[in-house]
Amino acid sequence: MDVKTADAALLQTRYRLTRQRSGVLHALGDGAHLTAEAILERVRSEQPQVSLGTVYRTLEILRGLGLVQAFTPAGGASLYEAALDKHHHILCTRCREVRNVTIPGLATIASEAAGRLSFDDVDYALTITGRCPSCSTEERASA
Amino acid sequence: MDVKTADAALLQTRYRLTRQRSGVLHALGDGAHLTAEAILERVRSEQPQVSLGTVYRTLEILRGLGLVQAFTPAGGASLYEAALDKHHHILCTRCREVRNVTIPGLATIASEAAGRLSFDDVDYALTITGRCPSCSTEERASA
DNA sequence: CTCTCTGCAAAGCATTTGCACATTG
DNA sequence: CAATGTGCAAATGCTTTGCAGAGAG
Repeated sequence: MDVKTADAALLQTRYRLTRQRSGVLHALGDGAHLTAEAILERVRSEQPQVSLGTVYRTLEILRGLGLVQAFTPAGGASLYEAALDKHHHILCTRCREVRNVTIPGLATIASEAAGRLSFDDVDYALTITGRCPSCSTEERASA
Repeated sequence: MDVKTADAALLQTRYRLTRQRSGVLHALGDGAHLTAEAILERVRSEQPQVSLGTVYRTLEILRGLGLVQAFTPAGGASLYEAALDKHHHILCTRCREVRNVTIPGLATIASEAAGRLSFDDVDYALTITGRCPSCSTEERASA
């Protein structure tokens, strides 16, 4: 879903399409994983008066509508991204960069596990951690 | 690993085995998933003067030694448990109870995915969310 | 006896919220 | 115009930390 479609999606709801909300959607338009603070910076480059509170309130609404996905790495601020396909995250523990990974077959595994315990209405999130190729290289060089 | 073994493991390190650290290990001895605050309560039933700061400092050390595992559910305080086998978590989004799940085959899937991106030193955590059986029942009853 | 640990309280950081004014539909 | 949204700043909740005295080895 691109930004224009997302703007339109917002209009279909009880929520108003404001300059600020559109700004948040645009900030996430390139697929980046951003903290609320980083989103604020992007939005402020166009609309200098926007507040962090508004960014958080907006992200919460967009998450409820399924337009945004949130992901909280251990020991850090939450990262937000546009909700495109279902995917998972791999986080470098050294540089903290996050990349997306798609894992076919995980849906089946997770719902089987949930089924064994009779859970309903199931969702799941896999986070992989490790050293990314460039951090591995740098580390070996300095060791 | 039981508590006595864990006490011993701590002695093998540069860390001192204090009453407080032993208390935290005991608090986790029954396999519960506890917040730092809940651990403090348990420890205080034996040692009323222990502080929350000490609990956090101790948990961090124990985590570094691999004696404790931490898990942070979306929008809540971190939960700590004794590190036994490798397992994952299923969280009821209504009552917030956490249960353990073991998922054979996940290790393979995760390391394949990480390998495709050339990540080293890989770990992974799967969190499943949903409605537990009793919450499902209650919800249907009240609907 | 030395070095590490602890309690306390203050600070830190991400996130949420109350309120009066501004804006949307 | 009525209802919703916004900026601001204070409040919140979890976690971390500086310091001076206590305790482990």
